[in-house]
Amino acid sequence: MTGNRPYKHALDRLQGAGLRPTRQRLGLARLLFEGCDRHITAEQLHGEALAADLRVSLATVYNTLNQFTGAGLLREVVVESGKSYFDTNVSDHHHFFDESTGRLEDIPGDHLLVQKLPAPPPGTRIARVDVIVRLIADEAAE
Amino acid sequence: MTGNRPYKHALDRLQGAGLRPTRQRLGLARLLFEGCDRHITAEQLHGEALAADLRVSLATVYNTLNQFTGAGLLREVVVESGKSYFDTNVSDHHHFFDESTGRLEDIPGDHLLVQKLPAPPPGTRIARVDVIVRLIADEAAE
DNA sequence: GTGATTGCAAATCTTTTGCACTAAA
DNA sequence: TTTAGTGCAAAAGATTTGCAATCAC
Repeated sequence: MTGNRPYKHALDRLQGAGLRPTRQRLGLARLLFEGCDRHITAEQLHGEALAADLRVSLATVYNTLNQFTGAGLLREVVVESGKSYFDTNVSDHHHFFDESTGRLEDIPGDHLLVQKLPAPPPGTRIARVDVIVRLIADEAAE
Repeated sequence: MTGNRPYKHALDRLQGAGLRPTRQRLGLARLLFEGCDRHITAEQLHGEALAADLRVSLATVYNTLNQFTGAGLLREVVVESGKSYFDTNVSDHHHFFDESTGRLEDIPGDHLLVQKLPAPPPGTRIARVDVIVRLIADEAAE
């Protein structure tokens, strides 16, 4: 659990984003960007940080997630009012959201196609298209 | 501002949904379902109710919106964490969301096509597909 | 050193809840 | 009556903010 290869990786990301590499930011970056892509809430990340002996306050976790998102290192996914998920995968893709479990899962960008998109209203342009495929438990057959 | 034709309309909707037609529910239903489709927050609807001389508490507005949503009279649209919009249009359609103004606008169901939808994970089925086309102000040219 | 960052606790904001009161059937 | 619905104020979550202490450069 205590530091090795990917340390550099996290450091690079922070520096590339112009964020001063503090102990807290480095630790959180390592939790977020080591391993595979993930969807995480502030509360969850805070729990992981504490479990990994990284002393960091919940407020700092929130601030850091927002800074990372602003820097393009993370993407915020809104599926339920009153709760934010942060996605370490910032490439073009969409999501399954299981309403019964609260689980969020990626749909690769090329596995879903949005067509016939209407022109944006005057004075605006499209920033992003978010597709949420909402799932519910499949009770028995059909 | 004081009652005429669409009164019946609101009453029918409530009775059809098995909701007792109280003064507050009738008043809110009229504000919601008279006129064209709309996207509204609890806070906004409460403001409209007060402006229309309908004495109703914010708590009741929240409860009523949730009951209406449960009954299929409304649909909840989540675009920003920590704020819920309710859509009086419950037919199949999607949304533009202007991030600078917070404005939500319908995209008719047949003006946007989602294709190549992957199969839902085992044990689940698709409840709904939500597409949010996020807009930002178009600054000058290209 | 100096300004950016952090921690803490308090503040904010939206939404829900408990309970006595009121109104619909 | 009898039960569902309402209002109020308090509670509950999630997130943010103010400010003194701390850390990176």
